[in-house]
Amino acid sequence: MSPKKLDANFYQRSDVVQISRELLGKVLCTQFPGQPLTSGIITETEAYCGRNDKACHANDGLRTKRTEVMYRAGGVAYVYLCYGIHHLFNIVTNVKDKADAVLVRAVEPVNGIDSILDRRNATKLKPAITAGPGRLTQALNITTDYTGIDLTGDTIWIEDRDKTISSKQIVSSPRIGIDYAGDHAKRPWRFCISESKWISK
DNA sequence: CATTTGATGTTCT
DNA sequence: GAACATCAAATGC
Repeated sequence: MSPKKLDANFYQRSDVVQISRELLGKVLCTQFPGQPLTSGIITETEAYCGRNDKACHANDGLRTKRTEVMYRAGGVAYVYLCYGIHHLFNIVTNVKDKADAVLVRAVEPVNGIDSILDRRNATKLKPAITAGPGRLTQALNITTDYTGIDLTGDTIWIEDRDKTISSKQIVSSPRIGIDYAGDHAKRPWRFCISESKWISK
């Protein structure tokens, strides 16, 4: 089986938690002009729901310039700047006006490792290179310039390379760094591949 | 090892 | 002005 790019039908389903689980083991790819293909297996995700979820930027229909892209139909990127420094990569899901998204927190490098090391200013491959939401975007050269980009296009996309992750390999836990969300912070909407070392702490 | 702190843009109060 | 879906470097054991 050849690699298969995930299409709009995958992203526009309504269950963002289910999509988060299915994204584990898929391959996030970036290809920029004049640069080699870089990619990594998704090893850690978090689900954010636009309704009744205080942890989500677009909770309860909140619209700002920044969150507007989350209201689009699924299959586009939501890239946003955190703490003024880090670019965080999210996948917008669900249909138009339903502001759900999946945050990708960690990947395991596959293609273009030399470029990844170069972008991260490192010489040796280790989990700290791409395990962490701010790290993987730097490794794959994703910036806020690409917010709203079509994930079925040829710049940033996700492939199914027939690596299957069984439900036994998936560990769920509370989401990270969102204590301000009260009770919602405890929801087990963070998903990791249990045997992978490429997981943020 | 663990803990603290500086960097820093967007959004909300 | 404060808070925030973070990271890396510096400091303290």
